[in-house]
Parts: sequence; structure tokens; C-alpha cells
Amino acid sequence: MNLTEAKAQFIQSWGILGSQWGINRTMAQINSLLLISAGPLSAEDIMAQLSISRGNTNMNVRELMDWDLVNKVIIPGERKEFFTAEKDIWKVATLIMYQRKKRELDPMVKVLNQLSNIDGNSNDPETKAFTETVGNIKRFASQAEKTLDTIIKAEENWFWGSFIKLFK
Amino acid sequence: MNLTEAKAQFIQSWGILGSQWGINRTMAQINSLLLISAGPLSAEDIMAQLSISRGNTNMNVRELMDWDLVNKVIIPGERKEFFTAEKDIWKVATLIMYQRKKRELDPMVKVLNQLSNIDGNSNDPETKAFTETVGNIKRFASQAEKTLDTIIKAEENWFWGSFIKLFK
DNA sequence: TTTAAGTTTCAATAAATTTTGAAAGAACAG
DNA sequence: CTGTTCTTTCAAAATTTATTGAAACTTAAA
Repeated sequence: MNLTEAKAQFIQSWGILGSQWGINRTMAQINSLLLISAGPLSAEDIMAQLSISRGNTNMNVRELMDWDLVNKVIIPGERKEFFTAEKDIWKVATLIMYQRKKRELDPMVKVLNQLSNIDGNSNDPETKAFTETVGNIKRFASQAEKTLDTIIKAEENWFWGSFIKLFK
Repeated sequence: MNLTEAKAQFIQSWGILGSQWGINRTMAQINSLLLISAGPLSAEDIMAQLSISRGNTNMNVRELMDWDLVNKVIIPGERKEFFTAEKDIWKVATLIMYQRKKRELDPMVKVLNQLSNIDGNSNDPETKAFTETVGNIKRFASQAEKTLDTIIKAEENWFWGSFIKLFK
């Protein structure tokens, strides 16, 4: 397999994985293209390599910048803007965890808290089942949140160095 | 807020969360409905409470059973089939992790392995960037996989008991 | 300024995904 | 068997989500 084929394969697979995880395919593909490119790319480069429109490129690059996964690069003497991806894969993973937690998990926790005190007879089995499940999920979520926060704040070396060993 | 409102709110929010994570809204809603119901429900019950069609109900219940998140229950004297959800939230979480790993992450790892040995000059910066990124992701994935496997195999008590303390 | 190169926006369109509902299939009681 | 109840399937329709491309906007060199 040559480089061109391998790149295409990688971008394709990464795009599919992204879309299964609620990240749109193009966003994942742009990210992966930048991840495997040696230097920064312009919007034109991205459009050409992925065969997508200018608008699509612009929107998804902006989204990636919102996630801090991609940065604008100014190249002296060039009029165009260029883009690079964060290549430290540990940083990529923690950025994604952080963003998704903030955007999706946190709102759910907020809802769960509101649902905690409902009116009603606590002898009613339906009420009991509800409050029990909500309570369990809340406890789970708050533990998971703590764990995630710690993982996100952890240093890469600490993670790979000692954390993993605990699970071996 | 009364029970009916709270239930509706919970189902709704859970559905949104699910769809942001690549699980279809109805599947998440059926699961949440069963999670907060005191006893098993029939297809009819699910249809009525979520206002969805018979076909949709059947398909998504089957999918949930594939994931082992929902089980069929036979009630003596009843002709209909009933369904319950796994209510142990730790088990729910590990089942989901396991299924998604198997269905989505594992195929990606397989692709990454195929991309490891590409033809070409290793002095070419493009080739270097590619192999380096793929290599890093592979290493990351294999560590993450180990961690996940261990978490999935871990006992609930062990997890909440000692694992969490490490991160406090 | 003016002009050209580059970027952003967004309504229209296309594509992908989900949902419906009716028909076919199973299972069971009488 | 036969009729009835319940379950499954799947093509068509509805809905949701992503993409295009042309016009508006920005920026900077001449």
C-alpha cells in the first residue's frame, strides 16, 4: 500500500468512527487530514484533498477551532490562512473529553438534579422506581465526572507512567 | 414537578444525550422508559407511552436486546411479551462500553494495523508525518483498550471502592 | 481609493437516517 | 385445523442532518 492509498484509508476510517460518535464525518476527516499532513494546509488544500465545498470546509474548520483541535497558522508572505491540528494524541483525547463533557454530560446532570425532588407519595412503586433510578444515575454521573476531571487534568507522563500499570 | 412531567423530562433528555453519542433517539428513549418503570412493559405500553409505531418499537427493542441492555420477560398467564431494562447503572455503562468498543473501536484498530507498513521513502516528510501519527494513535489505542478491558472486567465494588480513590 | 484575493454566511438542495404502517409470519387456544 | 392475538419485516414517507455554491463581507496590496 502506498502513501496516497494509506492516507485515504485513514481519513475514511476516521470519518466513519467520528460519525458513529456524534461528530460529523467531514469534521473528523478534516481533523484526520491535518493530523497526517507534514505541514499546515490552506482551505484550498483541504477542499481539494477531501473534495468538499468551500462552505463546508470553512464551517467545519471553525468548529474544530472551537474544540481547540485545530489552529490557524499565519505563514509570512502568504495571503491565505493555514491550519494545523494538535498532534499530541493524548491532548487530542483530553480536549475531546473535556468538550463533550461540557457540552453534553453537564446539561444532563443539570436535568437530573432538577428531577431529584418530585412531588408524590414515596410509597407508590412507580415513584420509588423513578427516584431510585434517577438517584443511581446521579451518583454514577458524579463519580464519573470526578474521574474524568482528574484524567483530563492529569499529565501525560503520569497517565502513561503510573496509571496504566494499575490495570495491567 | 409531578411524576408524569419528571418522567417525560427524563426520557426526553436521555434521548437527546443518546443521539449526541450515536445511539438513536428512540432506542435511548425506550431504554430510559424501562429504566424508570417499576415493572416490565409490553410493546403496547412502550408504543403508547412514547407515541411511536409498532415497527419502530420492535426494531429498537431488538437492538437493545442485542446490546444486552434489555431483556424479554415472560409473565405467566399473559400472551404478550414484556421487557425490562438492566437497572444496575454500572452494568449498563460497562455493557455500552463493551459493545461500542467491539463494534467501533476494534475495527479502527484493525485498519490502523494495516496502515502501519506502507511502502515509501522514510525520509520523505509526508511519509514520516503519516507513520508517526498512525503509530502514536496505535499506541494510544492499545493502551486505552487495555484500560477499558480492565474497567469492563472490574467488579463494581472494586471500582467504586479503590479505583476512584486514586484520583481524588 | 480601487481592486483582487480570501473568508464567511446561509438559503436551497442533497444525503442519510429514522419512522411508519400495512402485510406477512408465528404462536397459541379452542 | 381455524381463528385470534401478537410479533416481525421492510418499502415508502417523513424527518433530520450535512453540503453546496453563490452572494456578501473582509482584508490588504497597489
